Amino acid sequence: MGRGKIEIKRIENSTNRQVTFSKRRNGILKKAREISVLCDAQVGVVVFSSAGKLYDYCSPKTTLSKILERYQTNSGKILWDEKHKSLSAEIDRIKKENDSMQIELRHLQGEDLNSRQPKELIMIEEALENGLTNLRDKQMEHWKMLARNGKLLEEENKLLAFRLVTSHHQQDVALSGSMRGLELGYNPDRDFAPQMPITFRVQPSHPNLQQNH
Amino acid sequence: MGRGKIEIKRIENSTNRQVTFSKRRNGILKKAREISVLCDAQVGVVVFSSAGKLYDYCSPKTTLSKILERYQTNSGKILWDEKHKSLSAEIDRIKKENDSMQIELRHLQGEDLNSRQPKELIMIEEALENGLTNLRDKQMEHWKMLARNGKLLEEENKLLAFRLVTSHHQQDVALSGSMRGLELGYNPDRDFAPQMPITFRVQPSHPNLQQNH
DNA sequence: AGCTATTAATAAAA
DNA sequence: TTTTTATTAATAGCT
Repeated sequence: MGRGKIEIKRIENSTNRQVTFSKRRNGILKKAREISVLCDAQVGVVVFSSAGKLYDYCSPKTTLSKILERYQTNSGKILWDEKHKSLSAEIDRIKKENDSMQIELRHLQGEDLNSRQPKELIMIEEALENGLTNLRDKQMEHWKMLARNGKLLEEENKLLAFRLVTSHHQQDVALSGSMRGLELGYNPDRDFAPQMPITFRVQPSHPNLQQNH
Repeated sequence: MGRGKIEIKRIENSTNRQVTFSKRRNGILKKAREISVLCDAQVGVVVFSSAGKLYDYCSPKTTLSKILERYQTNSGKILWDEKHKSLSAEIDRIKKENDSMQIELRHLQGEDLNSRQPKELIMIEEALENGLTNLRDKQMEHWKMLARNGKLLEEENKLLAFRLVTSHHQQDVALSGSMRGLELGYNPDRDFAPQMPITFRVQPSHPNLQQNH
């Protein structure tokens, strides 16, 4: 269709190539428009010239997005761009992090341990004991601070109320544990001991740690 | 181009529409192929028939993915809005989950506790103690099982080796802790006690729980 | 960017 | 569907 037949191979003359591109590009976009109207088809066309200029067509009543989404469901091919790949990769990474934390937490709760090695159990136990040590140190600091501010009575009331509300749990264990250092004189700084609320002056009672029951 | 001129509007006769679709679809894909070869252009075409069947073309030496990525950079239009949003939302969700687990883990390590309420500290302490209880129960089960299988000597050797390798940590605390129940006769089932490795018959030594140092 | 001779696409029919 | 063929549409080479 032209003054002469042409071979379908790259047009070497840059001007001719540019002109032909322009004409044929219009042709394709027109054909796309026509088939979507005539045949009720959904068509998406994207064309880049060799110079990098962009032309596109998309059927009315839809969007390239929708067409491409349909393309993916239909063909099984994934068209995601780099951004999506990186988002997906990030999701995978975070999920893995998540899973391992989940496992760690469950281990620290003493669960899912059946397939663990004795060495691992020991390390978990150590972690728990360290945690308790650190926690109790923090609690001590807290009480010391409160004692200095003369606020122990207030706190005691709050905690008494809390114990009533949550009496279905063994709060006594926790409380006694938190204060065990005091009872045993662990902390050399005892100037606040006389102000220690009676609430916490209970007997240590963890069955695994003490034998008095 | 045909036996008669046609208007560009939907072909009502379904058979004709189907035939025309088939011919024009071939035409478009051929044109796409031709322009990409002749003019060195990058072309992507996606066509859905009204029946939902998919046909597509993509220039050689590239992929639809790449073309569409280029389309987005070039046009500024986002083709993956919906997926993009849902992926981002999922990332946010998982990150939050992640953060709260991170916090929980740090709490169980006795860290980041300065801004916590006394009640929270107590609940954390309780969680740690429960974890220890559960863990030690599991360990007891493990030892009992080993004792029944007469494998204690083997295990003891492994753990001795482990203690040597990791001697920079206070494994003694953990080991002693793990076996404290036995020492104190916590578990009434003692039929395995004679086989308990000497490795674990050490003195309880947690500084916060005992005052003998 | 227009023109037009010529080829290519395709509508209708088989 | 695909093929045939008459006809229209697209476009290559020129301006």
